[in-house]
Amino acid sequence: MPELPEVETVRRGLAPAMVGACFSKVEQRRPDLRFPLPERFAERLQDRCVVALARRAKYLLADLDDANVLMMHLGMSGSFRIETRKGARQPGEFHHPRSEAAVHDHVVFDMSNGARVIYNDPRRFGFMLIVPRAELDAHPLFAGMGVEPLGNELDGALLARLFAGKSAPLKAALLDQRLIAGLGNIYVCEALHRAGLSPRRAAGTLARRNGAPTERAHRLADVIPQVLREAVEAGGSSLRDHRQTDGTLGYFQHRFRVYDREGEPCPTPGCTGIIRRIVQSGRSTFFCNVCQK
DNA sequence: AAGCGAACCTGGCTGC
DNA sequence: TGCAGCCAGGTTCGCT
Repeated sequence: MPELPEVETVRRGLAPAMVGACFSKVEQRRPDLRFPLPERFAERLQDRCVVALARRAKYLLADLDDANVLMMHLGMSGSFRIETRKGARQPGEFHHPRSEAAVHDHVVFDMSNGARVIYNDPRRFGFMLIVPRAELDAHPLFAGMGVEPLGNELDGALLARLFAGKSAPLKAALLDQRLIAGLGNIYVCEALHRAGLSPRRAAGTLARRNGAPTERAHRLADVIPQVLREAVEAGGSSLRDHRQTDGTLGYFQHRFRVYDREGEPCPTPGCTGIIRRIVQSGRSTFFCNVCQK
């Protein structure tokens, strides 16, 4: 489910409920998600306070006041929602349909400020770990992680270097978290369409030519942060699971140009193409084979 | 060694 | 209505 914009939306939603607050009660309702939860998970969080809530790629990182970090990944179907413990549901309050899926509420954080933060994950591809702050960068999940696509490092020259010599399709290279960390299936499709590049093109064709990064590499480096920022502003994309932490839907899905739009006319001005769906390394790719070359 | 398909797990939708 | 089959926003493993 969640790619970088959805995780960033969740981070922004959780911050007011968690940053500066402490865990007054932690309830772990099953032993494992994708991995077993850490030993003595609830006990280790009890009375700890959240100093900051950050995001790296698709990870949420809660800095704790004991020099540990609570790492959280939402997998495909993970989501957080916030409920207020004090007082009953207000008359006329928005009804959250997902509260009926409470069977998949796996972790519940009761915070010292009265907020209840609930982690729900039907498919359980998400996970939570507790890692000493000092060991975070060397952690197996973080060592070798690629560049942050909203950071300053991403430009045409870097893309040219990352993709040099790669025969894999551009689609696969962009999904490779060891190169760029945070893109997923939706935003890769959207970025490639905006850049006018075919998902089937070999990644290596964006490498340097005659000593200079290609025009294509520059175009791609320009549109990646552009599409991600627009999606964050829209609260992410809500297809099935993703909602903001207050239950409202993201709305970037209405701005998709190609994702899940098989058979529709290509939105590129003047283009006569029809959006096609193909499968690349087991995942759906949506693109226009007229204007994406 | 890189690159690809399968696996992990559940639910929702489609079509017979 | 029922049920089989396919698909899903991520990541890792194992095979070639």
